[in-house]
Amino acid sequence: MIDRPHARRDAIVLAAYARLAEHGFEGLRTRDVAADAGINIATLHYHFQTKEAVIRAVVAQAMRKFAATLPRHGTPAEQLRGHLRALRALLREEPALCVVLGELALRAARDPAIAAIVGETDDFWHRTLRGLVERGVAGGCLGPHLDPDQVASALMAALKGVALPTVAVRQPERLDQTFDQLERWLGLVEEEPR
Amino acid sequence: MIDRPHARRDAIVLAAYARLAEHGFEGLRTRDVAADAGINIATLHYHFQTKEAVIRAVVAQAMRKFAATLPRHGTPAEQLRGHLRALRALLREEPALCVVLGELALRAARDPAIAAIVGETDDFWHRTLRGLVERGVAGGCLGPHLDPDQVASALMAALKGVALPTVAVRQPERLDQTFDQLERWLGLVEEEPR
Amino acid sequence: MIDRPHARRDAIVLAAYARLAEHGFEGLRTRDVAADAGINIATLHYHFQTKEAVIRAVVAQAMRKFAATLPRHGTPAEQLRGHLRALRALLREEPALCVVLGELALRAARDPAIAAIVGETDDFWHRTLRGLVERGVAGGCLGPHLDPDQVASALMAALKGVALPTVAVRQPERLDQTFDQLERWLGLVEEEPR
Amino acid sequence: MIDRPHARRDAIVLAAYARLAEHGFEGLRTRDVAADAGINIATLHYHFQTKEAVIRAVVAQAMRKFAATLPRHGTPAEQLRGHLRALRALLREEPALCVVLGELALRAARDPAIAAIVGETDDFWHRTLRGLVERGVAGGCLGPHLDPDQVASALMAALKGVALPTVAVRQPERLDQTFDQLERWLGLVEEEPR
DNA sequence: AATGAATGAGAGTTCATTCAT
DNA sequence: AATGAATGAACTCTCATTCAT
Repeated sequence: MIDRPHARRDAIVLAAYARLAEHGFEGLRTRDVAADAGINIATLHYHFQTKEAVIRAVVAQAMRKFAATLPRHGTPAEQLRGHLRALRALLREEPALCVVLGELALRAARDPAIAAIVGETDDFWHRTLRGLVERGVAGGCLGPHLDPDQVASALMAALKGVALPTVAVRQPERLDQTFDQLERWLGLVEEEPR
Repeated sequence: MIDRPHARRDAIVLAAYARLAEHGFEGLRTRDVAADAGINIATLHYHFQTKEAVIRAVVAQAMRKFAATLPRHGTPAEQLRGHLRALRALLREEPALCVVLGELALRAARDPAIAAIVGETDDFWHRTLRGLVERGVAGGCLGPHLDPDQVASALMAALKGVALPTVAVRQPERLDQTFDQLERWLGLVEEEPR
Repeated sequence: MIDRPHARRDAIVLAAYARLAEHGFEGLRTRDVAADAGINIATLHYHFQTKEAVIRAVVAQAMRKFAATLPRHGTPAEQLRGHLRALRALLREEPALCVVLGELALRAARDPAIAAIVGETDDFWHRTLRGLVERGVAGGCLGPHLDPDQVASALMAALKGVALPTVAVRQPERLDQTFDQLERWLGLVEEEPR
Repeated sequence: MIDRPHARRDAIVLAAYARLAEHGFEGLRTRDVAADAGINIATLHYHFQTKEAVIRAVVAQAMRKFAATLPRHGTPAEQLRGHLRALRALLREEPALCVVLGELALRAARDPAIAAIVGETDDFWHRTLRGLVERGVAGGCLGPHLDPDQVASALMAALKGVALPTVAVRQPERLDQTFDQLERWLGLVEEEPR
């Protein structure tokens, strides 16, 4: 890796992300993060003033990864389908993200700084989904009778729930079952007679 | 309070439950629990050998509260509806439970002892829901075309997701939206033309 | 065991003696002593006001066991021989006493109360040995050229040293070698040409 | 004090050695050691991971001090005499060592790690003494009729016994009497008519 | 005579943070 | 830009002792 200006910072954030995924906030130690990043604990504090600062950087990183699953073009149905598929793949390929997002969801309840960041992403996600459903229903590519707000909320709930490590990491078959059922409920797959 | 045999133990568990809800495992301190219970830290260790033992008692308590929402009689549709209503009420009235269940879901990923307890409840929940859907479809009181396994998984995911404190505690309107949408998807409400 | 007035006290002292032998003062816990004696910790404190009081009783017990090896009649040589044989047998049969005496010797350096008790027995031992050597030399049954004070001191040193658990418990062959050599040096065995 | 690389470590070991001598394992507190060394308790744990690690360093130190009394050249009689004189001087000048060695002898009975270290030194000591006696008898500079194994064992026992703090620290006159008698028994002094 | 429950003081250890170099 | 050394505060857990019953 060439020496980019922020190589050290990135290494720290990466290590903290991995540590957070493996041990949770409860077991997140700056010393371990520094060791994983191959630096001294004092060096970590040279790049980040406090542990909280490291955490904020990790949060930003996690939000970025999640946001990448939100598609930007195509018909509403295509976008919804694309989003679900990207998310399903992400959860399967990067279980660490499941843990980190779960930890953040819980910490947001106690930490306004994190609540702000997570809340913003959450709201954007909700608006996006609602918009897609609205336009999907209007355009006829989604079934009628769908209340966009309710669908967006229920969809987000299901996606958050399936991302919990108890499900995503320990019971991958339920991950698929959930995603399949969500696509069916949304009318994204042609219903075959069974 | 009259002197029941386990009054002290119960007080400790109650205090630990509240502390866990408010500060997470990350901020759970035996001294604070003892203080909240109005006792000395040594007294806490007289009743519970270790912090882990306290936690186990809290887990049992949380599982009991959740299990109480599983209904035991009625038609499948009635049981499903009853379960959802009981859960919706519980989450609204006891936000602490949301946090505790979330913490447990995350800790289960790292702590086999908790994973075992949580996993057992989880499996029982899944079997129960799947059974209800099966019988509901067979009896005609639920729409056809429902794969019991998929529905159970998706339903559980949505319920877990909606219980996350970011949703249940901070956005109660989405809690209702989600529950309404779930009832609609399950065909538990008569679809009115809109 | 019939209910003698001090049965409980004796059981406590016995348990404390065994615990002291096995774990030293460092690992002597009143709770364990009480448990071994089959009673509650509070009951122990009913019979002995403090831990120190228990220890004093153990010390007395140990001193009594040691003093029983000092013979009371016979010629000086017989008494010396008898003392050495009794002590050799005691150390071999009751390794616990080795540890307890060693612990007391060390604690005496810090604890005046124990120093007083141990010192008294020590001085009595020294006077006894010195007297035996004096009379033995005078009576001709011990070799001449022996300074009673020096012999008594050297003899006690050797006996204390051989009683240390590192020797008595872990290297029983050196115990015999030492006792044999001491008898030879004192002229208590006929020197055979070798 | 100039800043040698291990100055802090040495200061800690020194303080622990002194504390152990004064209060025994029973009263050895890391906080006191740190205070005596003029550092924070956390600093102690920066240099030594655990209390046990500090103890190991103290043991090594004590063994080194003792081993320095074993002479390396001269006739067997000279070496024996030299060893006894060096030991006599050491015990008189450094009473702390008496206590520490006594504590170690007792702890060895319970702690395999210490037993290994102490046992090794002990065996080396025994082999050395036995060799000296063997060669002394063969060369005629020690009296005949001496069984090297027995003499070595008895000598070690006497030296250990005389080093016990009850003797060495509280009754220095008996220390001299013992050493004088040992030299006489070994035939290291010319027997004068008395 | 005996005990379950309680406690103050203190044990070893850990952690985020700081500072001189 | 980096680090070895240091620290205050806090952690879980232990222990001899007490007290109401």
